[in-house]
Parts: sequence; C-alpha cells; structure tokens
Amino acid sequence: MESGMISVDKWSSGSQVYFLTHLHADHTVGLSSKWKRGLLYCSRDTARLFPTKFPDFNLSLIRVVEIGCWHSLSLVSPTSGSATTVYVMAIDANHCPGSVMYLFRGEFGCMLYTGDFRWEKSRNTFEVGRTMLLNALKNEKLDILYLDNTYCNPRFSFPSREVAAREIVDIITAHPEHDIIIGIDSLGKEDLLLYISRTLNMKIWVWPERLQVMHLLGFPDVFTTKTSLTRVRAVPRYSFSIETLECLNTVRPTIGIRPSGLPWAMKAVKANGNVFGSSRSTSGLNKSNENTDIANGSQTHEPNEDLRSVEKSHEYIYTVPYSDHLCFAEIQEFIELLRPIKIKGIVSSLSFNIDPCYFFRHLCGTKQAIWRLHQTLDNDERLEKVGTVDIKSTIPGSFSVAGRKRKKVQLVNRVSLLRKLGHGVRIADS
DNA sequence: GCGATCAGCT
DNA sequence: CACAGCTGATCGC
Repeated sequence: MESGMISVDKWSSGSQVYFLTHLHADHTVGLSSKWKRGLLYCSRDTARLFPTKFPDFNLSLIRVVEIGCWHSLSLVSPTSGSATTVYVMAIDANHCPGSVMYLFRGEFGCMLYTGDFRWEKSRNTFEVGRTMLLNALKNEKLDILYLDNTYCNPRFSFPSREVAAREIVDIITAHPEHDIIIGIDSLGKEDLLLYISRTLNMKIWVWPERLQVMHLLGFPDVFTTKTSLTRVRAVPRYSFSIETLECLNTVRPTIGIRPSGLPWAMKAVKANGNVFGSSRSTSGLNKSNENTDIANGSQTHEPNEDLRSVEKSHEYIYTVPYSDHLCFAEIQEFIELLRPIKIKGIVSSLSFNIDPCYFFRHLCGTKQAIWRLHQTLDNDERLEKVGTVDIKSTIPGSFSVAGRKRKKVQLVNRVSLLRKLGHGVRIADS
C-alpha cells in the first residue's frame, strides 16, 4: 500500500492526516459517517456543518484550522521515516460557506491547494485574503499551486458576483407581480440571497434543511420556510426545471432564475466547436472576450464588469452568470500574483482543454527547461505532453497527485471509471 | 437489510 | 456540455 503524509479532498487510505476544503459532494467522495482513517482538518464553518452531511461522524476526529493562523503538524517523513513538521494555513476561498484553501510548508517545499475558489477584486474581503496569502508566503517561492481550473480558458468570461447579483435584483424588480424561484444547491449562494433580501427588503423562502444550514452559519433572520411571507423562493437546483416552471405558472405567474457560470462556459464551447476555435459572437446579450492568444503570454484579460449578461433561455427562465468559481481573468491575476514554479489543475478535462500550464506556463518560475522540450511539438501534441509532466522530478520529497476528472458523455464506460477518481491530492508519498 | 457504488438525469 | 447534486437500481456483505 502506498504511504503518504497529507491528503486534501482525497479520502483513500494511506495518509497520516486528511484535509477538507469544503463540504460540496464532489469533494467528499469516499468520506462517510464511518470515517476512521485519521484526523480530518477543516475550517470552523465546515466543522459546524459537518453533522448535517454526516450525522454519525465521530466528531473527535475533526480538527478546526483557524483561518489566517499557522498550524503545525508532527508527522512522519515518508522518505526518511523520521519525524518531520508540516505547517499549514487556511485562507478563505470565497466559494461557499466554510470553503478554504490550504497553504502547506514542509520538507516537500511550499504548496498551495486552492480547492474551489473565487478571486474578485471588487469583494470587500479581497484585500484581507490577498494580504494574508502574501504575508504567509513572505518572499519564499511557491513550489506548486494546485488550482481551481474549472473555467481556465479565455473564453470563460463572466462578471463578478456583485454585478451578477445586481442583475438578478433587476430581474426580480422588473417582475413585481411574479413569484420568483431561484435554483441553488445545499451549500453556496447565501450571499446572493442575502443581497436580494437586503436590497428588496423581503424575506427569502428556503426548504427546511436549508434553513437549518442558515441558522448553523449564523445568517440573519431573513430566511423562512413559510410560503406566505415572501414571493421569492430558493429551491433545490434539482427541482428547478422547465416542467416545474410551467406547472407553477398554471397557478401563479412565476419566473425562475438560474445563477451559474456554467452556461456561459458551455455556450463558448458550443458556439465554436471547441475552445480554441475561431471567435464568433454567440449572442446579442453576451459578448465573451475575443482573446485566443493568451497562451503566448502577450495579452491581458480583463473581466467584463459591465456587460448585460442575463440570458432568457426560456419563457420563464433567466440564467445569470453568478459563479462561485473564478473566471479566466481571475485565474490569470492569481497566477501573476503568486508566480508559482509549477501549476497543476485540480480539474482535468477530456472534452475540452482547461490545462493551466497551456495558458500560463510563461508565468511559472523555473521550469523553462521542461517546457522547452515541447516547443518543437505542434499544439495538439504539446497539449497532451504538458499535462503529464511528472512533478515528482521537480519537488524534493515528491508528491503524488490525483485530479478531479470532468466527464465526457459519449464514452459510457469511461464515465463510470472517471466517477471513481474524484477530487483531491495526496502529498509526499514514499 | 444496509451501505456503497453506479446509471441517468438536470 | 454539466457547476454540484438527486433518485433509483444494483452490488456485496
């Protein structure tokens, strides 16, 4: 059996300690109420929410990592077998309540695992997080960055959540006689609901389990399970469909709002056949940035803060690019700030390319020799090669990595295989 | 019968 | 397409 030191969002055996970035289901594949493989480190909010997801979990195994503080762990070096100390700091990831990124320092070097995150300059806590990260790094190099590359392609461009939230409020205001339903998940988008509530001075209906989550997180008392108190309801995304909307409209005029970055990403893919295809306007409402040369490193990519990006995809449905993952421009800013030696995406794709190395290798520290090897290859070949560079040769102590895979639908067998892979990383295997 | 995993859907 | 997730079927103990 493999032995290792630390796993992040990865729950197979063989590590000494385990870290969880946030409680979304695709990061907890393999975790269960019967967990007993070792200590589980997470943020305070995640710890607070833990029993709602894993009711019989042995809470004595949970260790809270306070945000912004260095924590030390006494572990056993998988290479030498002797005691070694690892330091870790959690930093707010602004993805969903409790979500954090982890910065590790140890014999393996310095690594940052972002988990899912967003990096919005306009957010009022942005400077706090940025300063925390830079102070923690001091002047030391970041050996490896495990990055949320969900939307790592210049075509994936959407505004800040602040802008998207205003658009959502505008839609609600423009429908004063309508009921409104908003599709959300079991965790995330709370800030959007609070913004709607504050701006329009109304309560928001949520389903009972969701109300419990709101209470556990200490949100203000603007959420209710009483339908009569409000015309705005946040409903589980899985129960949000055209059929649902049509059914509701037989009773009362109702519109649905889908907050998601995904349709914009997908539209870019669909309009061009692939993400590297020639630029073409996809809609009068949504103009993605027309930048195909990012890989050469000569251009910057500013977010579209002022575009009208609401899409009416159906008579009753508005889709708004409110994304809890960072867009391409934010990825670029994040990498330019940190200048890691090596980048590894935590999402790998079979259907279209989102490899951060393809777009940002010119921003990486000292790995030019490796990239140079591939410079004579054509684009397609290079794309395959850079994704498989073995980082074990670059980091003392060695890492072992498993990425979260995106699914490709045509190949059914492949899909079930990929499902097993899940998320996460284990560091410092022997 | 139970939990874990998988298929299929949005 | 599939962010993150649900339901229901099937598998293994």
